[in-house]
Amino acid sequence: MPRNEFTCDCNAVNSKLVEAALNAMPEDNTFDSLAGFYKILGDATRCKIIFALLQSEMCVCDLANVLSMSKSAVSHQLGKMRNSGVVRCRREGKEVYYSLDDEHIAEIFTVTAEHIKHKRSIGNEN
Amino acid sequence: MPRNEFTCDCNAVNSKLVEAALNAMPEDNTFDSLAGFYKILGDATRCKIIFALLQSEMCVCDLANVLSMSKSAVSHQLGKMRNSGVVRCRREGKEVYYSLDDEHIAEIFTVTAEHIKHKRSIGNEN
DNA sequence: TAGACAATTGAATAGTTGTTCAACCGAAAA
DNA sequence: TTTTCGGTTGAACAACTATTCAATTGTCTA
Repeated sequence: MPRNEFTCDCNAVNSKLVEAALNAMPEDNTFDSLAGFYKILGDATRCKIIFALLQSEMCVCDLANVLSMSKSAVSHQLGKMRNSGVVRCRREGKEVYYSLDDEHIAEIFTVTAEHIKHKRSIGNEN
Repeated sequence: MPRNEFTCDCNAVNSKLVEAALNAMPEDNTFDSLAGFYKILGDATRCKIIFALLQSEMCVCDLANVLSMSKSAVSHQLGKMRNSGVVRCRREGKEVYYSLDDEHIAEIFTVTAEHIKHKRSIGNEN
């Protein structure tokens, strides 16, 4: 007996639902952008950098001290964040100052932090 | 000549700023939770799952068909999302139905999608 | 009870990613 | 010009992660 017309290794249980979802799905590269953005935020080092920059613009050296990391490690991360449009930089003499590129970043970051805090306090209730 | 009192391999440029940032820094595990949450969203497959579940509850088989992936691959991802509190599931006979665990997920997800769309349209202006 | 099917799980593998190290670039000072 | 110092970059390595495959669990039905 033939399987259904879908591409998976099993029969769809609710094919109407599956078709509707398929029609609503954006293109793959939309999800790649979205996942790529979250991937940048998905690292504790980069989260710390964002938190620090939430307070004020800082040069690489300052950030390295705040994070207790080498300049090189911090610079590598800043490079990725720059390429993703999360931070912006400007040179002033020998120093390069970094800041958040977009106010949305701050909003998304703080909303999520609230969410996490909320989830945690639920987890601690029992 | 001794370096400054900080832990990095260089002199802090603005030590007042560094100290202030250090004092404001939450504990490491706060950043681990935050990064851990973003890490879950930082994968195109999981973003697609969230998008699909945004529309309606679905069983593993339906999701596999929507994503054109094996049930096993989808189930592995759902397992991680379950452990992170992003999705919830309920069994109904042979099927296991998944849905988003928390309305905040939907909010964070859609806000970010808007942000990405906005960033992109800026990028396309030139 | 045996068979069918949805779903889960562990091991294996290929691909990705974060940090280190060393070399290098750019701007300011000697 | 040469030195110094902040910052960047590429290669290498270790740690992690997503998918596949095979075996297993749980539920319904014949």
